[in-house]
Amino acid sequence: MSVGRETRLSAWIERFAAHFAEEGIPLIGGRILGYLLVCQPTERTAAELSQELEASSGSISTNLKFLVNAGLVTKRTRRGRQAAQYRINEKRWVDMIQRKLDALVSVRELTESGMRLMSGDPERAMRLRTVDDLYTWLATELPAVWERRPSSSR
Amino acid sequence: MSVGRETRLSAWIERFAAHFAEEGIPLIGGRILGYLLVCQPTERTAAELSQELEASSGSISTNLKFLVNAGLVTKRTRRGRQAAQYRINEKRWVDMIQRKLDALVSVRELTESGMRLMSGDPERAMRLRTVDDLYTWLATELPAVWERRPSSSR
DNA sequence: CTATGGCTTCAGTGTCGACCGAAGTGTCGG
DNA sequence: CCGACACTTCGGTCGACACTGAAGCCATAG
Repeated sequence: MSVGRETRLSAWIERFAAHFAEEGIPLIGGRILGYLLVCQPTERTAAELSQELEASSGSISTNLKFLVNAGLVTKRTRRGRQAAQYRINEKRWVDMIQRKLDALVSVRELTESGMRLMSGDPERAMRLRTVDDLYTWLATELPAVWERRPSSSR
Repeated sequence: MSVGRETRLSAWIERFAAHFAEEGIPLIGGRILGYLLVCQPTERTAAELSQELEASSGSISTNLKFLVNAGLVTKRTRRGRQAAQYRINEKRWVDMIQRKLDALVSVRELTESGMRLMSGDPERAMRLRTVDDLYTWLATELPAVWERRPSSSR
């Protein structure tokens, strides 16, 4: 008795959501992302997501708002009293990754200001200096990598 | 009336801890890291940290255990009933950053298995493919950057 | 063996955030 | 103006986790 593709996709969505949950994204938000990445057709209404993912309308609403705001999901409204359609905006995924890398590099501002507080005491600054050097290196390398990205046209 | 260096360092430690708190490191753990990066002398006992950071002995113990386990802090024991000394292990900071980058890249395993589930339906796989391509690129570029790191001898 | 001191463990407390579902808001057709 | 529908907002609940402080554990000195 083999397992259907849709069943395996459900399991995949769940793993997908679990991964992002560890990074602080609400479970339901991660499920929406995973689902919208693979569903057919590509667009869904909030009500459909609520039923498909077995989440309350409130949770769907809150998370969709968050994802639309982050740019990862696009809302398409239609004339009449029709429900809005939501679809993944996979082109913006790169922005999310950039934000993560920026957050990593931003520690450098902290280490720099710490180094300034230490000026005049090189001995004491040694430990911080090791860390500061590391972040300084990251801050010069990572943006350079980003430039080399295929179609970094935006 | 100017502010003393130690006072400003306290404020810096607090900002330092606040930054890592956003990344999921307990506030007290972040304070320990910041403090051990700049304190003079460089080594402290658990009791001293408890007093200096105004945290309970239990919290200090739990967080030191976590930090020692992560490799960021080194425990030095001494003969006699003397308290153990803790100091920052700034050389291991690079490991922490590597772990972060690895976590970022590891999403690729998810997108890959998702792509496999989609094989035979290129149309439907298009959205996931965009994301998968991005992580595949990251997975090839980031380790290469890491190799170029000054004294990546480890 | 006993007392001392230092760290660890653990039960209890408080806070925070995700989630639910019902009530509310807004919009459109009739 | 009213009814229907879709989404949003909000109070309430639940679980997770950081933190505390006291009790427990272990090693050492005497």
